[in-house]
Amino acid sequence: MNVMVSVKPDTSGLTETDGTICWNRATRLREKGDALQNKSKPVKRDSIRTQEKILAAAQAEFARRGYDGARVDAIVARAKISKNLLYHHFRSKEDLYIRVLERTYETLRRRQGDIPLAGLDPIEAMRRLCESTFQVFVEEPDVIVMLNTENLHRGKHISKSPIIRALYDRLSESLRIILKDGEEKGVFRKGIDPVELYISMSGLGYFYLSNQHTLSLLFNRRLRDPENIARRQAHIVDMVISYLTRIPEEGDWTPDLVR
Amino acid sequence: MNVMVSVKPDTSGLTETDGTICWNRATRLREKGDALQNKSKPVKRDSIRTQEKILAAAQAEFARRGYDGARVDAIVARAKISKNLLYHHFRSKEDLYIRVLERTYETLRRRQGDIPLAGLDPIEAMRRLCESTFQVFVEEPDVIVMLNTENLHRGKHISKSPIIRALYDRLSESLRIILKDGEEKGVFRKGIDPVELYISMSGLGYFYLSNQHTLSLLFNRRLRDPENIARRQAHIVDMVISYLTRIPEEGDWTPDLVR
DNA sequence: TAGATAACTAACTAATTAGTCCAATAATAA
DNA sequence: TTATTATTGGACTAATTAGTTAGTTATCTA
Repeated sequence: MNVMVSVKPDTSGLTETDGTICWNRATRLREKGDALQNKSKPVKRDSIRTQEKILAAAQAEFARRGYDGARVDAIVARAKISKNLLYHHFRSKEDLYIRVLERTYETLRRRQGDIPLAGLDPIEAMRRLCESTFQVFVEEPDVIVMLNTENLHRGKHISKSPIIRALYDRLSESLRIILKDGEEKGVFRKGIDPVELYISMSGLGYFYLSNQHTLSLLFNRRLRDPENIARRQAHIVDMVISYLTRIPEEGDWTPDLVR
Repeated sequence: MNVMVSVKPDTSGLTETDGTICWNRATRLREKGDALQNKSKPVKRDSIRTQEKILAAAQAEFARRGYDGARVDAIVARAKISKNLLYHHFRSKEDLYIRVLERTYETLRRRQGDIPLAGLDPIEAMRRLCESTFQVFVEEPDVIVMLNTENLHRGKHISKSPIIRALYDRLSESLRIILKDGEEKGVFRKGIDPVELYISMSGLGYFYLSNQHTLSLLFNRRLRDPENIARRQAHIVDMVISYLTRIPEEGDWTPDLVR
């Protein structure tokens, strides 16, 4: 006869974010009561806004703990809605995760596609492309964890989604134009593989940020500090432009494609 | 001695609430003992080998699914031992994870520290360092997932461990020597930050591999294929050497440290 | 060689977690 | 007005999971 009576509400996942945990039930009920009495605050129904609230909460949770570490109850608490409502709008945790992942790629596409580069000389254009690629990762840290999580799961979810391809199409177009322009003007070397270049441009900043915690410990340097972020950005530009403007000669050190 | 001998964990007839419960354990185990005696199958006991078996199984599981996705039962199954034996040797899942993480850093240290570079000219030495840095990630893919997992948890575990610092000490020594040598011989530019350089050298390969699933989809290119791995390695060397050998001049494009 | 100790097993427990059922209320659109 | 949809709440379940208990056997040492 040991019937479990657990009255304690689960606040795990919320405790560290901010101090507004105690908001939940009591406050909500009180507000509901007030609304009934005063009619001053009619509870608006807006399924789209609610879904956005849920998606934002889910993104925060998935980006914080990864797919397996994320808790549906924590998402519900973050969004300040009832659990049923979440399942009213989304089929499952996995469904919700996929929606967040698609959102992530949309963010990436939007931010990487909106770079005005027309009319710039090739070096300046490439500099801007490098800087903005890095800035996207700096300003949207959730993107990195979402991509890491998806790669941990070996691209299982994203392979079903058509969104992903559109991302590269726009970016590769920019890249191709700049490379061709630079090549024709004789400032860039020939035969650059745009895929390798894109991966390098991204990887130089991505690794710095995605591994910032272990690297900060290893080097005893606070990699997130603004001056270090700025230094990193300059370094990335330096490296990429050095690569592009280096024109290998016969008998040079340049490695063979396959050794 | 005519009691049924069931080797599989049977659910039949055991949970019944009548008097036949006491059938089970003693009898079964006694019979097992008899069988062992008769067939003279001595089960060898070797705690160190067992612990290594557990650690190897745990590494495989953690590297496959991350900390939160990993299941203790799966580790037990991989190691082909009983669950309690795991807890006999390790305090908890987290304890086991930390041990695996330390092992990961030991692997990294061993492999990155054992590169013979003495007597080489600076460019050749740096080329070898780049190649071997990349090769470590190629050949030890578990390392990448372990580092990603640890960064997802914001370096919580590794910050307690002293192993990590020793890793960089040896590597940074190699790096410093080569850079100084190259600078004196006039083949490398001056004022290179070894930390930035190390992060770049690693990041160029790390991102390529850690995000290989999403990138492979994005570019429709099988990044794990040997020819692509070789191409990537050449590209990394090319980029790093281009950076090192580029000597910026006055009024050059080189970006300011802080813009 | 006795018996202590450490290596080992099967079965169990307590807690957690994704997801559901049922019953209700309130806003909104037809 | 009526039907629909958004929303809450609470209790519930079925499965899973980290960790434990109670027991057995090999090995080492006094």
